[in-house]
Amino acid sequence: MDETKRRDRLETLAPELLAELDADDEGDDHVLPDLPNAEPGEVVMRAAPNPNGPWHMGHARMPAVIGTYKERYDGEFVCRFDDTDPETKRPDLDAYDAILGDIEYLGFEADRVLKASDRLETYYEHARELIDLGGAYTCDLPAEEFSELKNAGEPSPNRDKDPGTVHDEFGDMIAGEYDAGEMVLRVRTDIEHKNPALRDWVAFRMIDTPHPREEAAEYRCWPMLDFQSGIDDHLTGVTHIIRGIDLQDSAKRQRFVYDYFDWEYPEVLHWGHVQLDEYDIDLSTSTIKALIEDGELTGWDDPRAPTIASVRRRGIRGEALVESMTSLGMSTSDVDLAMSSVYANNRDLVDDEADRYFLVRDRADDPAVELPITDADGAPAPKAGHPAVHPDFPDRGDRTVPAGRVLVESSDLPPAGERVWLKGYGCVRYEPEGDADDGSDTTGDSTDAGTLAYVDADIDVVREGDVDVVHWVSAAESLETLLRTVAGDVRGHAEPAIVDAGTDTVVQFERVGFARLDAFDPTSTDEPDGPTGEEELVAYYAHP
RNA sequence: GCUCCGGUGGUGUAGUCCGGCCAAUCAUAUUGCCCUCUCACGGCAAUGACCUGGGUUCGAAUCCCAGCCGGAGCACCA
Repeated sequence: MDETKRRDRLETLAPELLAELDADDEGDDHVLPDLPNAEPGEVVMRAAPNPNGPWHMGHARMPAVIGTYKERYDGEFVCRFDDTDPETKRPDLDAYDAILGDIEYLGFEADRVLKASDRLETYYEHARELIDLGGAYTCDLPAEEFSELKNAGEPSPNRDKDPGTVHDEFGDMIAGEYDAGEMVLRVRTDIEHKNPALRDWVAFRMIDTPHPREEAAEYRCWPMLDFQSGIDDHLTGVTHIIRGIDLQDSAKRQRFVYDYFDWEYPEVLHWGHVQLDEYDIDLSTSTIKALIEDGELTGWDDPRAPTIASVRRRGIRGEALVESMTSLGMSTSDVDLAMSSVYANNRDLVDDEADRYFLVRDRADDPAVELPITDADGAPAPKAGHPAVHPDFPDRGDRTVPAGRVLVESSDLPPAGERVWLKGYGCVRYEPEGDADDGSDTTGDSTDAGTLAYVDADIDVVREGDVDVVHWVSAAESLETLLRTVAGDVRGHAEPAIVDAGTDTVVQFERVGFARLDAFDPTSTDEPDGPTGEEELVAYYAHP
C-alpha cells in the first residue's frame, strides 16, 4: 500500500538508492548455494530413492533441492529407483508410482525415470570389464571371516585368483548357481587403506528371494548400491550428486571403480539428516509401515504420519514444503525442520483463497454447549447470522448461519451475566440457568447450560474491546464433522454453508485453523480412528 | 577400536574460502502493542547466537592448535 508511495518518493529523492533496494530484493532469499563447477545447461542430478515404501517428509528434500537447482541451471532431473535389494529393503510395487506422484505434488517432474532392476545386464557387463582390468575378484569367504581379515589389513586368500577363474565364478553367480552367502564379487581397492570402510568392498552378492518386479524376478545376483549407483551415475551423465552423510564413504569407495575405468567422478555434496518437530513418530519408512500394519495409523496419509501423503491430504501445498526444504541449505550437520516453518509458508499460500467457516469443536476438555438465543425486550433475536466469506474480499459475500439454538465451545462462554459477540450475528448475554449467583455452581454440568439473551447488533461494544468475538453454529442445522489432526481426531459441528466449498478445498475454520475438506458423507472405515460413518463431513486439519 | 564430517539465537540460515564495513543477516518462533466482528492476514516493537581454551594479528565468527560436544561409516541394507 504505502510501499508504492514510498518508492515514488524515493525515486524523486534518490534514484540510486532505489536501484540498490531492487538489487537487494532480487537476490538471496536464503536460496541454496551455487553448485560447484556447474555450467548452465549441463547440470544433471538424480534422486535415487529406494521404492521400499511411500515417502516420508524427509524425502521431500531431495526433489526440492534438485528441482530448484534444475530450474537455476536449466539442468536435468533424473529419478532412478535403486531397487537392488529384493530382500531386506524389498521394493513395494505401489511405491514407484507413489514416489513419482509425490515429486509431482512438490511441483517437479523427472526428465528421465530409470529402475536399477531393469539394468542388471549393464551392471554385469561392467563387472566383467572390471574383472578384466584386475579390479574385482570372486570371494567365498563368509562375511565375518572377511571382516576379521579386513580389520587386520589382511587380504582375502581369493584376492589373487586368476582372471579366468574369477570370470567363471562370476558367470556362475549370474547363472544363480550359488545360494545367498556363498559367493560375492569384491572390488579390489587397497586392503591396507587407513579407512577400513573402503577395503575391498562387495560389488555383487547372491539373493535367493525373487525381486517383486516380474521383469527382474529371475535374477539372483544383485549389485550393491556402491557399484550400481557408481556405474549408473556415470552412464546417465550425472554431474552433481547429493546424498546423505550416511553415504559419505560412498564416493571414496566408488572412486576405486572410476579409477579402473578412468572415469571422472561427479561433484558430490553431503547433507545431514532432517528431523521434524511436532511428530512423535520416527522419520523412517519401516517404522511408519509397522505402525500402519499394527493399526496405530490409518494409512500413509493419516494426519499423524510424518509423510508426504499426510501433509498433502491436509491441504499443505507442495510448494510450502519445498520452500522449507530449500531453506535448510546444504549443511552436513543434522537439522531440525520446524513444522511451523512449513505452516508459515503454507499460510502465505492459502490465506487469500481459503474461505471462512465456523466449526464448533466438541472436545472432552472443552465440550460444545447448546443454548437457545432468547429475544431481547425490545427486539426479537435475528433468525440467522451473516459473517463474511472472507474478510479481505468483501465481494465474495456473506454466509448464512442459522441461529435459534446454538452451539459454542464452552471455553468461549463469558462469565455469568457477561456478554459475548457471536461473530456475524450480534451481541448476547450469557444467563446460566438456575441461581448461579448463589455461588454454589462451581463446575456446573452441561445439562443446565442456560441461555443466551439477545442484546443487540451494535458493533461498538466489540470495537471498544469490551466484548469478545466467538464462533458458533446452529445446533439443529450443522454438519456433524470429524476433524482429523496431528494430535488425533476431533469431533465438531460445521456451519451448513460449508457445503458450498466442496471437497478438496482448503478453508479456514475461524479461530480454529486451516483445514482441507476431505469428504462429505464419508463412509465408515473399520479403524479405531477415522470416520465412523455418522459424520457428514471429514476435514483434515492443516495448521493454525 | 579405526576412519570421516560438523558445531552462529528455540529452529533454520547469511557471513567463514580472500581476517577489519559483523557490538553479526534474514526468516520462523515467542511476547507485547496497533489493525480487525477470527487466536488468520497486515503493521510496529521486544526477546534471543558466533561450543570452550589457547595462539597468530593493530584487529578473529572468520586463520592455527588443543579440548569438549554432536553426527556418520567400518553390512553379502539403501
